[in-house]
Amino acid sequence: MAGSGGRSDDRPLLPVAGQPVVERADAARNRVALLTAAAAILERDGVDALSMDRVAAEARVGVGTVYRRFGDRGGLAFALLDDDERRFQEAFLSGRPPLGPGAPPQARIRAFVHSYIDRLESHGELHAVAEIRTATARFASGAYRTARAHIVALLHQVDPRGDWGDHGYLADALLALVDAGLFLYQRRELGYSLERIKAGVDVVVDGLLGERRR
Amino acid sequence: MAGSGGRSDDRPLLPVAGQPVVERADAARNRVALLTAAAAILERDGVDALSMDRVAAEARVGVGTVYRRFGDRGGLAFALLDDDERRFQEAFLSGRPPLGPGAPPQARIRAFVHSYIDRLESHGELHAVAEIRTATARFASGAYRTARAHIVALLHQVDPRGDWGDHGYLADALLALVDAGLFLYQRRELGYSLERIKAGVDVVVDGLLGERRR
DNA sequence: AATGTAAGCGGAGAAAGTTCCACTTGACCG
DNA sequence: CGGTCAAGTGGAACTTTCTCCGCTTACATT
Repeated sequence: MAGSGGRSDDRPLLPVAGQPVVERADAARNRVALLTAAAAILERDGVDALSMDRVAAEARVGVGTVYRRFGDRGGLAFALLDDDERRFQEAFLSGRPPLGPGAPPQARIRAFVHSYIDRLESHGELHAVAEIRTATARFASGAYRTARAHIVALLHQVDPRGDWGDHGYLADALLALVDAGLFLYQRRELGYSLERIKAGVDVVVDGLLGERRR
Repeated sequence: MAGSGGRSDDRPLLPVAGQPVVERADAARNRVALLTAAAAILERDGVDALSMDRVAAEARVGVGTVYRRFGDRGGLAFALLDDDERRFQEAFLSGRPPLGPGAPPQARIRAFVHSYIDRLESHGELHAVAEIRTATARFASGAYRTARAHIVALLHQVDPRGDWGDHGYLADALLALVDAGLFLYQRRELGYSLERIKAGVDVVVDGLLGERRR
């Protein structure tokens, strides 16, 4: 069996910048059709109606194709959030302050969390679908990793020596505040207003960033 | 139709203490059989194998019976955690300090979170199953409500005027640290030790409870 | 004991998620 | 232009969750 199962082609395992893997024409067509269909179902009948079968049928495509492209239901939800996610990443990585570079790190962190909450307000249910598949789905996503790395970097700027504690853990703690399930619960079950939630996160952020209490 | 659909018996809508709804013998037998079967499957083949069909088959009972008793898969997982949950509640409501009454509220909160993490260490996957059904399942559970009320009460003891912020929100923020998904991610994906996680929550608790930083 | 009745039961089946694999097709290369 | 073949496709089939409803049975009453 030695060597019989290895990859022998020269194509890179991951896409390489400047030399992107070409997407076949039929695949591209289907990608558009699927996203269009999914968005239509979502708008017409809500998240609960967003089933893989339905999307496949509406896009006139086999279910297998849906799974090949998105992996699972969470992946589909994620893809629908992709535009929004991209814009968000751009905003916090290179946009205008206070979210983007230029503002003090504390302010950027606060702006980050506030922005995230606004996103949950508009797409909370879709976030929930994207995150709920498996217990750790949320954390495994590229979006989570990027957000976490961003927070860690900001924490490092304010607290290079790590006196405030474990930056990785702190980032997880901050991001736990913007869990889609928690948000929906606070908003719907508890009836919290957006303002109340934002005020709450501010208190937590201030507490964690070592500022004096009022 | 007037009055034709009304309840006319004298039995209370909810169980009344001291006069419990009698459980039929067959129902009791099945309850035991189901929990035994579920525990056996869990031990033998792990959480993933814990399907409703399998439990029903192993207990020699129809699926309908499983659903009648537990509601859904999350409910079954929850029932399996019930013993542990009961012991935990007893410990923080009326057990020995620092978890139970007697210790200062800050210490009780810290003990609460540490204890919770120990529970996640032994039953994290089951917690995950119990919480993951729907986005807000975790928060809708009685266990969550009880834990939250407990934290809120402790916060009220240390900070009766609410100077530290919204106690309800703070309780949610603290409980977000012991989300089963987050725990499993930190433990397995990030490889954090129990000690590291506990040290992390301590920093957060200290920050939120207005203590001076070291 | 006989009887009434609601609680409980069982399992067929609907619905959704996911896998699998034989077949088709687009892109590239000579 | 024709051959090659991995990428892509479709949809049957399997799994699992959950619902539904006609039937059974434990328990209370008489």
